Parts: sequence; C-alpha cells; structure tokens
Amino acid sequence: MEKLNLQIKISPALYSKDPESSVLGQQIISKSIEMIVDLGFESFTFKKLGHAIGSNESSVYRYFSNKHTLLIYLVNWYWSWMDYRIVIETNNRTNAEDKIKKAFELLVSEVKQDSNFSYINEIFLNKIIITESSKAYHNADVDVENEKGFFKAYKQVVQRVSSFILEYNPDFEFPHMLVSTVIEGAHNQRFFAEHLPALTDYEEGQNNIIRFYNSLVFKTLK
Amino acid sequence: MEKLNLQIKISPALYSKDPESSVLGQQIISKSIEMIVDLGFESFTFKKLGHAIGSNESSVYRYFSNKHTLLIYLVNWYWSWMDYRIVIETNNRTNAEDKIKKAFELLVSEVKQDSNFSYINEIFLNKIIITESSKAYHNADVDVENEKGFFKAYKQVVQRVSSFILEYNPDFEFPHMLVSTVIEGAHNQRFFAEHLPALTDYEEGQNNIIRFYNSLVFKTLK
DNA sequence: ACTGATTAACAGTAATACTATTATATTTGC
DNA sequence: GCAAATATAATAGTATTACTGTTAATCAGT
Repeated sequence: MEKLNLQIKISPALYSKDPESSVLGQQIISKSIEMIVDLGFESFTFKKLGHAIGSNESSVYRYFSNKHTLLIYLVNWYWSWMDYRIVIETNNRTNAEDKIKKAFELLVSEVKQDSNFSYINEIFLNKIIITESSKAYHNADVDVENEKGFFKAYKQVVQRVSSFILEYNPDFEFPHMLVSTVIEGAHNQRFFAEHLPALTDYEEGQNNIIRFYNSLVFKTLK
Repeated sequence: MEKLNLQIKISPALYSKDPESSVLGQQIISKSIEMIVDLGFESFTFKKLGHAIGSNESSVYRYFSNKHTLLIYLVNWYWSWMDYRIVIETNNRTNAEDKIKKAFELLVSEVKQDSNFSYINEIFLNKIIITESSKAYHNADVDVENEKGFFKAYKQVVQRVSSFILEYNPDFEFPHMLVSTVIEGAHNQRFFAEHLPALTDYEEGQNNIIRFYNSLVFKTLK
C-alpha cells in the first residue's frame, strides 16, 4: 500500500523547537525511543542521547527543555496515533458493538509497526507506554501540566471509546472508568507477564489478555 | 477496643537496620510517609528527611540503603497490612461471594486509620500506594528485585483473593488478571478523580468506584 | 566508670540536570 | 554570491542529588 501523507500533530507547548522540523530533531525522537526502552527512563539522559546521535547535550536542550517533557511528547504522539487508528478502523461501522470491539482490539493487542511514520518505531514506543507512561502523570506537577494540555491526546482516546460505549448502552454509568481500566489494565498485564508473572494469567499464544478484557467489557456492559 | 499486639513483619532484605528496632527508625518511617505524600517521591531526599526528624542524612542511610528501598519497604508494609485485614474479615465466612465482596471492599475503598499500628498513618500510606507504588516496580531492576522477594506481599494479596475467586467459580480462567486489574484500576480511578477527571466518572459521595468494580467483578465471574 | 553500639556532624565524590558562552557551520534572503 | 540570521557543537560551569567515609559525641548496659 502507498504511504499516506500524514503527520501526527503535537502541541507546541511540548517542545522548544519542533523536532519534526530538522533531521537532528527526528534523530532525537527516534534515538530517544530506542534508548528509553534500552536503559529505562531513569538512566536515560540527554548527555547520552546527544552522544548517541553524534551530537551534543546542549543541542538536545534546544528541542526539549527536559527529559520529562520529551517523555510527554512521546506519550502524546502515541495516543494521537492510536486515536487516528481507532478512527480509521471504526469510521465506516455503524454497529456500536463492532466499534467497541475494534477499538479495544487496537488498545489491548500488541502493537505492530506502522510504515506511515518512518522515523518512529511504534513497537518500541508501545513498550515505553507500558513501562514508563505512568511516570508522565504520577508526579508533583500533574495539575499544572494537565492545564497546559499535556494529557490531551490520552483523554481524547478515552473520550472517543467512551462515546462508542454510550452508543452501545446509553444507560451505562461508567464509560470512562471502563475504558481507562481496560487500557491501563492491559498495559499492566503485559508488564506483569514479562516481569511479575504471579500477578497475571498470561500464557504464550493463548491471547489471554485480549480474551479476558473482551469478555470483561461486554459482560460489564450487559 | 483493646489494641492488638501486632507487628507487620518485613523481610530483612528491605533494610540495613530494622526501623522497628529504635525510636529513630520509627521516626524515619513515619516522617518519610508524611514527606513522600507532601513532596512527591522524586523531591523527597534522605537529606530533607534527616533534617525533618532532627537527625542526619547518614543516619538514615544506616537503616535504608536508598530511597527506592525505603519505598519498597513502605509498599510491602501496606500490602502485608492489607493481607492481614483481608484475612480477619474473611476468616469466618464460608460463602465465597461474601469473601470476594469483603476483600474487594477493603482493596477498593478509601482507607481509614488503623489504631493497631501507632506510628504508621495508613491514610497517607494509601496515598503513596496510589501515587507512587507503580514506581516500585516500573524500573530497570524489577527482575532482580522480584527475585529478592521485594514484591512478595503484593503477590500474596493477589494470590489470596484469586483463590476466593476460584472457590466461587472454579472454571474462571483469569483470576489473577481480574484481581490485579481491579486493584490497580481502583487506585488509578482515585488518582484520576483528583488530577485527571476526564479519565474517570467519579462523583463525590456516589461510591461510583466501588459500585463500578463490584459490578464488573461479579458480571465478569458469571 | 568502662565498653560497645548508635547516632550526629562534617567532608568529600561522581553523576545529573541543567545554564551560559563562544565558536563554527549551515541556511536563507536579497 | 555574500551578509545576516540561524542552527549546531564544544566547552565550561553550577546546584543538587545520592551516595561513602571518617570522626566525634552520646547513650545503654554491666
């Protein structure tokens, strides 16, 4: 299939200089994704990143004011991308149950590479979401950052899927809770499967995570 | 009611010197709980803690080798305490549904002070669990720390409630997923209610979180 | 009063998360 | 094609953190 001419738009509040606007900026994004997966967010530094792309710490600072903002940039990119995928997969469906199924399939399944966005590795980005994204909001500045719109993309996904749920069952009282529970839950289960298996029931090749949440969603909505 | 003579036992792997064994150690625990709630885990340091209890940074280091281990100590204390409460509340019940209800009530509700453990503020500790506990395992050393038993208490709670679930419905395939989804989910909802309300459906005084998870659990188990 | 253990005070180190300055490229506007 | 503007690289420097190590003072038990 032909590549689409698409670009995920990220709020300028999240960067000092737009990383899409230069090769260096794009390298910052793609290398930081790799390095955060490899090292973990805590051990990742702008100094190491600058060095890894044959550039300088101070040059990275011209794009992002600190590594926390870079993380939020990546998280926003991921959720904007996810939202776009939910939209194209549900757009022509009229049946609310199908829309919900499709949306949760995208949210709960393992992520595959999307060739439309060349310098971003969505598989790695999904790992970052699973392991590091809670650090984006579990911090002392959440409220201020929320006001600045730092979590808008995530909220938009939750809102969109919640609206499918209300289409399906207009009397359901807790659509947002259900959506956020499933999204965060599925990420947790993937993390537990790899690191704390006693907390989950994952089995290779059994699709347990998808089966569990699919059944949970529709039983809850009945 | 008379206070019970109880002490939560914490694995010695989690401290260098047992904080229960001295007044200073107890001050370290109770003040650190306060300060982590106040400052957030990132801004909390042993230097500030030492100063706040009229003692010294290096004295704190004699009890805990770093602030991450102290967090794990607190998280373990919390889950051991929760496990003990689940046991006393379910012990004499024979009906599995009742046990599940009771256990989830304890896990999902807001926490109240327990006068049996004098120098630990369980209400604050619950706030730490909600906001900071995912940092205990979302880090590069999870696997090593898991091997050392750092997450044992949490796993034990999940295991205990999972066993109630299997009593109630022996054919249910995903008890651990259900339990960990509800525990983490409920904590998330409380955090969202306070900081990111668009992600939840919390309403003051409506018990929505408890009602949602209660209904989710029993519908899922049917 | 003496011994041993505990704690306080202080100094010091390596790393981090930046800021600031200057020098050198590269781009662009005319 | 050249000057001006802009982007990047290199370097230095600062405050803070997360420790380690040493010594001195205090306290508890015999």
